[in-house]
Amino acid sequence: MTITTPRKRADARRNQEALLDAAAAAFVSSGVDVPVREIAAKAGVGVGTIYRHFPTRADLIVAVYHHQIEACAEAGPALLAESGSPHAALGRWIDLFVDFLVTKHGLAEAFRSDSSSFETLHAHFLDRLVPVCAELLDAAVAAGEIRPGTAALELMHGVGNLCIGARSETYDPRRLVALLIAGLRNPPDRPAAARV
Amino acid sequence: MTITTPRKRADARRNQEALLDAAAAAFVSSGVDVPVREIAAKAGVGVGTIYRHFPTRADLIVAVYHHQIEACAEAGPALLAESGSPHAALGRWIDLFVDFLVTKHGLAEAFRSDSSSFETLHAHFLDRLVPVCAELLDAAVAAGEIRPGTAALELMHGVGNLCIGARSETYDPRRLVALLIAGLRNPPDRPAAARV
DNA sequence: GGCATAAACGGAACATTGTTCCGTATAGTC
DNA sequence: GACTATACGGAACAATGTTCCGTTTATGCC
Repeated sequence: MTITTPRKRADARRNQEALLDAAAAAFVSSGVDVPVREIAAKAGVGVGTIYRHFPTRADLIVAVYHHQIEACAEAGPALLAESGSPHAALGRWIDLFVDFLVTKHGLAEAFRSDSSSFETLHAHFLDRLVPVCAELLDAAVAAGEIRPGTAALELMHGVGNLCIGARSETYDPRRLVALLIAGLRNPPDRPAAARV
Repeated sequence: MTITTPRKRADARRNQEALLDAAAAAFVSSGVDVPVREIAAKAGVGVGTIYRHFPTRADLIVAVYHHQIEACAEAGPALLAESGSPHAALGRWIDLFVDFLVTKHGLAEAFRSDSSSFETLHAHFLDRLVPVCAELLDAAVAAGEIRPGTAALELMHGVGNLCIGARSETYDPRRLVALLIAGLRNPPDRPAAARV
């Protein structure tokens, strides 16, 4: 990102920073659905400025959580290397993903949304996380721990959906996610060389 | 529930009928999130009339799908009686529930919503369907087919969540729901401690 | 420093949708 | 036919996303 020819104006860069900070704070206090006006006010800019820097809400979300998404993506291979079994690594990685989703009000809802405003979010998750999930799935299949035939995208879609509505005292997605992962396991009647 | 003393005015009953018909049609063509004005226009009434008859959107949804919800509830005991095993009955009943949800655009989304407007929907599902699910779960636990510890409400919440975003060509909740149900199984030859 | 210009800004204005409210119309009754 | 409780209609208000354009300003050049 060198400072080449088309350098942005200083105020533009300053406002973009302010917007990211304001959005991060607003997301924490009011969820990722926080009204645009509120973010603009917190950042001390007009709404037009938000739309100029981040054409869709998804762009803003992706920018705010970029680091955390990267960290999650990079944790995949690490877990695979250090965990006893691919299936255990998959389970732990999914836990990371679930933690990421449930600690951000409304992110799971946004992730599943098929509204066009969230295309960027979908695309980014697809680019960074689905391949990681696929790697873990493949390893577990190769080790004979789980049955083949489940696509990474499908699994992540399901996990994302299960995380919707977390935060309500009466619903903890982690148990259900664990059931889902357990459901992947090879049935014991099938002779498989896998023994944990 | 007969038409006793406080009989409603004829035009009121007529409008309620018209609203139910219009809403049913609108739900099919535009999902249960269809704008209120659209339903009112289709029924040939003003929006005020909708709110008078159905204070919240959930009331309208419940009224429109009342028969189907009843049918689903009544199918539970029947399946339990005729199926080979409680777990099979549970699986088939969940399939019915999934079918019900995915054939109504947006119903799964509404079901999971914790917005106060949907309290009636929640309440009705809780009253009619959760006990049925609990009965099936208990029977399967008693038969030793699944592990105990999963609440009916939790399971239905999860299944409902998995059904969000169906209709998109690329996502079929049935496979994931099947995984979830499979995850409940209590493998007879594997001690519970082997779980990850 | 002063100036020209392209870049960026701000927020009014418009669009969509839910919800309320009250003046008006009318079904049922005597 | 008149009276009244009931019901109706739709204007009006509120919340929110999105666009648009007149105004401001940072930057490069003299």
